Amino acid sequence: MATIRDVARLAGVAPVTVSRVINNSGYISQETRARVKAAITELGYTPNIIARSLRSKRTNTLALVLTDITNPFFTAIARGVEDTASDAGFTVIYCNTDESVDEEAKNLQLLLQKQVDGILLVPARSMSRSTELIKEQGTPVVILDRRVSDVDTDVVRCDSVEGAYKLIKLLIDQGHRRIAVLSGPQGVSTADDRVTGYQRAMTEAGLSDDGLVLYGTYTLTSGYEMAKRALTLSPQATALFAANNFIAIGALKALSDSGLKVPGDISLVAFDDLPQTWIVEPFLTVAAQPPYEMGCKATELLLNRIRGEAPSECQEIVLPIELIVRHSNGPVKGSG
Amino acid sequence: MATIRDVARLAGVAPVTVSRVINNSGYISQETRARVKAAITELGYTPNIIARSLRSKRTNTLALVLTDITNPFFTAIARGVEDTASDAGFTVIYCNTDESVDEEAKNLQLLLQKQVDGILLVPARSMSRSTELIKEQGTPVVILDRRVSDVDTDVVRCDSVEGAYKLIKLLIDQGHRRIAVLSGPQGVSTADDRVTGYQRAMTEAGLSDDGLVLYGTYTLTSGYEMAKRALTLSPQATALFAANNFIAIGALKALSDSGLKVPGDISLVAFDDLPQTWIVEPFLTVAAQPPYEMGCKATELLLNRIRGEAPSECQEIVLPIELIVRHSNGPVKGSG
DNA sequence: TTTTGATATGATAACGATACCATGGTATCG
DNA sequence: CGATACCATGGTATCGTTATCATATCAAAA
Repeated sequence: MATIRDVARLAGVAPVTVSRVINNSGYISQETRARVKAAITELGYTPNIIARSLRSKRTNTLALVLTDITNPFFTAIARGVEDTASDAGFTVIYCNTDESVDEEAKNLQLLLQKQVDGILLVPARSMSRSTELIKEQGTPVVILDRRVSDVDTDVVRCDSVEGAYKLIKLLIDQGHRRIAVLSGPQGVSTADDRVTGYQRAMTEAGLSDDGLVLYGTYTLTSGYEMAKRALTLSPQATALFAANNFIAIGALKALSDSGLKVPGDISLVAFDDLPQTWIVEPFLTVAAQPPYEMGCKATELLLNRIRGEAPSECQEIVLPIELIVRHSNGPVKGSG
Repeated sequence: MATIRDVARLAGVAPVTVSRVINNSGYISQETRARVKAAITELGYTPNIIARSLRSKRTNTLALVLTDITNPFFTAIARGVEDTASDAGFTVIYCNTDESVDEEAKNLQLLLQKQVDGILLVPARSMSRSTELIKEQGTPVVILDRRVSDVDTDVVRCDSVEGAYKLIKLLIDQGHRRIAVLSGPQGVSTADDRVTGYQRAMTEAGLSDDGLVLYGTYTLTSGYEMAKRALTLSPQATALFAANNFIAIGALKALSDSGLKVPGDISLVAFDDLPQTWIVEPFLTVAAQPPYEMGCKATELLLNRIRGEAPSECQEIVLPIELIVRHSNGPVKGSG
């Protein structure tokens, strides 16, 4: 591999001059620039990015730390991140934490060591030292999808409280009185917020009942189990609210296994839409977040921070949630 | 940030000695090791990975170049890759090429500049200089999912010919005579192979007809269009074979828009299963590849190559395809 | 006693780029 | 005509490690 020194020698200039040509910095006469460029192509020279990073302290690399890339919600985010980053000449390292704070900490430590220029984080829990640790290092962070407590950071997310509120309102308006929530883990802001939105709607209608709130994880199996448990409630719930897409699918399986038809026997609404590419006949009524846009926006914000172009106060970008009413909910049976 | 020099000074040793402690290399007495470790923790020292890479020529980074992470088949591969890589202390950079040879070349060039230790590549086309370029640099590559012509490389894939053959055989055994293929792009090995498998089965049954082979891209819209075109064939096709998951979903939409019931009016089989997490009621008969395992296996092979532990000849690992017969196909109507 | 080899540490020189400072020429301006 | 600012280039140090070679000790082998 040719080095900058080889190019310099061939072009009859100093290495610094070659560096200036490559980086379009400082002053260079037209002829020198041409000569250097010729030498570069003749030698097939490409700069050693690692050496550059060592000196310049910039790596042109972002990190994307999320819980599970297998969840299409996060997949879409990842795609938005990569598209935006790559347009700006940045590459993206991704890591899965599987909602584990330990995994998250381990990954973040490695990423900080790798001196990524910025981090996009879907935090495993609202409370954790992770964000502080990153900030201590002076690495810019943007929190994605979830809120964290006590730390000043840029955040790009949707309004889970409002989304949940709208979904539950819809059910209440259709006559439902016993609505169970199949929630995510306590301590995860989206899960907590969706329960809050649920409770607000229920309380407004004078229907509040803590026994109707089930906590689990954002997984298929947990959704299945919670749905099964929900069916044992008494008096019976006439509608279920799944706090994310995986929980919804698990719940659907459970309902189907129990011989219940949706929405005939029971209504089901959920957070997160399934990607259009996936579903032949979408029928779930959902509060849909725009994950691709979230990824793009978060990356733009992060890049601005890295470039020092963002205003110094932290920004919280809350993207709109779309309520998509389809066929998984209906008027409650005995309500008419 | 503390450097290795600071640690050395505090521990009263030379930087090399600290390096030896960190890397568990060479000889170190127990007491020196203890003293160095103490100094490390006291200063909160973490090695500068970039400086290390510059000197050692190793980055502990892999690159995953695929067409579109949004396709769950590739998402699952990505998860397998990351799990395996991260266990070995490697991080993963990912890029999307969208089946474009230009994008692929651009990405690969950047990745080589970043001096990734190895590359996992889902090549956009069977023929391209990409693989050669990588090999010229001496960077290990493993080709994933697809074959490439003329280049000696490690490959991890499934047998598309056989998978397609089995699917078509199944249809023929059910009495279908007019079976159309909705294929991917010509020049992509999986697309070509699936057509080959199709043709082999058809020819064996004396049913070969080139008019039944439609080429498109591995996308929803292309699947939709090809299905619409397939419906205009005369005599009419009684079964369709979608060459991947996206094409299948697009085709399903097209059939539904045309008022056709599957499998009542027409049969449909496809390559690639939809992830269990996605489908409430799986009904597509498919040839299922194991993407997660493909990602793991490919990464293991790549890591072995990097460590110089793999046998020098190229390996081609062909993982088994599972034929999952469900409810999207049935006996042809007028055949009884 | 001498040789050998394992053990333990250090000095020095890279790796390949950029930051920073210095130098000299030329054009502009009051 | 000297001061000033812009242009164009170069020298040197340095980023923080590790590769390589050198040195020294000590016990076991010959």
